[in-house]
Amino acid sequence: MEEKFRLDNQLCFRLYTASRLITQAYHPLLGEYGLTYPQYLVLMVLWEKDAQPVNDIAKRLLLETNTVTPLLKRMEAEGILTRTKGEKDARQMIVKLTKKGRELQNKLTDVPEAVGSAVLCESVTPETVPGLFKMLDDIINQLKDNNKTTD
Amino acid sequence: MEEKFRLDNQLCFRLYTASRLITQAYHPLLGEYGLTYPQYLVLMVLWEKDAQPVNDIAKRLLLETNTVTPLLKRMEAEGILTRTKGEKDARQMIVKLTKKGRELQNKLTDVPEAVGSAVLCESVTPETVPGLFKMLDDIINQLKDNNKTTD
DNA sequence: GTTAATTATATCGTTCACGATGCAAATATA
DNA sequence: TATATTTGCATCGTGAACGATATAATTAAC
Repeated sequence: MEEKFRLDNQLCFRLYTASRLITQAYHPLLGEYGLTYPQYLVLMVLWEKDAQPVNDIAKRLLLETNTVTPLLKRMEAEGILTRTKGEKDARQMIVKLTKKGRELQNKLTDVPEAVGSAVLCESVTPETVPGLFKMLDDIINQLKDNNKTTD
Repeated sequence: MEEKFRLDNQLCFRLYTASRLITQAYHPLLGEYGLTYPQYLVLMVLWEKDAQPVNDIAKRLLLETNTVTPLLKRMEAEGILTRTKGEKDARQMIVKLTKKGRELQNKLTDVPEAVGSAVLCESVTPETVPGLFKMLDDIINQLKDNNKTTD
């Protein structure tokens, strides 16, 4: 009874579990360099474009600044990046990679490939991934707007 | 440069974000009854089959007991469930719904529908959802085994 | 039937997420 | 140019996740 409450019918539980398990797959690879998965995400944002204010990083990751700020402080303590007050706008904190932060890109060069191949399976192949990306992107865009206007 | 590190090419970031955003969509609906999303998951497990040991609940959710135990204690404190020592095996803690816990199912009856329709979009429809489920299930099964054997 | 290994749960410490709130700098308005 | 509003970031508290470790009960090995 109550088919709609069955765990096996829940999209969210699948996303939640798949997300956790992939993050776990990253763990041994990143842990070697003292990184967590969210920290790895910050690195990817800064490798794409260095010297960004906290807000831009948070927006890119669809996170709140109160999540990102402590994360950045820990990374600063590790010597991966610096946080300096913006010059034209003193409210901003400009986040910049250190040499160590930039060099991590070379050290982690095998990570995307390793995790990518760990995920490949019967229904998830180079041919089907674009379709999966499209569905996840649609869900994300749908909820991104929705969660703001609804509550 | 370094296309492989681009955030837009990452499956994990999409899963992580989609998971977070759907959980956020649940938040106002569950918050009305003082529930979090992981607590809602526990309820679904127990609605399916009441009176389970901690371990069975954890296994069903693919979580560790050190995550589930504090979660259950909070729910016990809320009067949603009880935790009693197993009779045949004194190591087990049998988790049982209270009247309040069972009644929550009626109160939350509109939640699955509400979240379901919030997620529907161009590429995610009743026709495409089974395919999405299949891909996520395959990923989960792949990693479930992998994460155990690899590290 | 002791001792050793295993199992079920709990405790601890660290790192997210995130709502709520605070504060200072910048911008808009009067 | 005062005052009000908005913006960017930080702080605080709570609830997960999860690795590491501990403890007690059960089972296996001898």
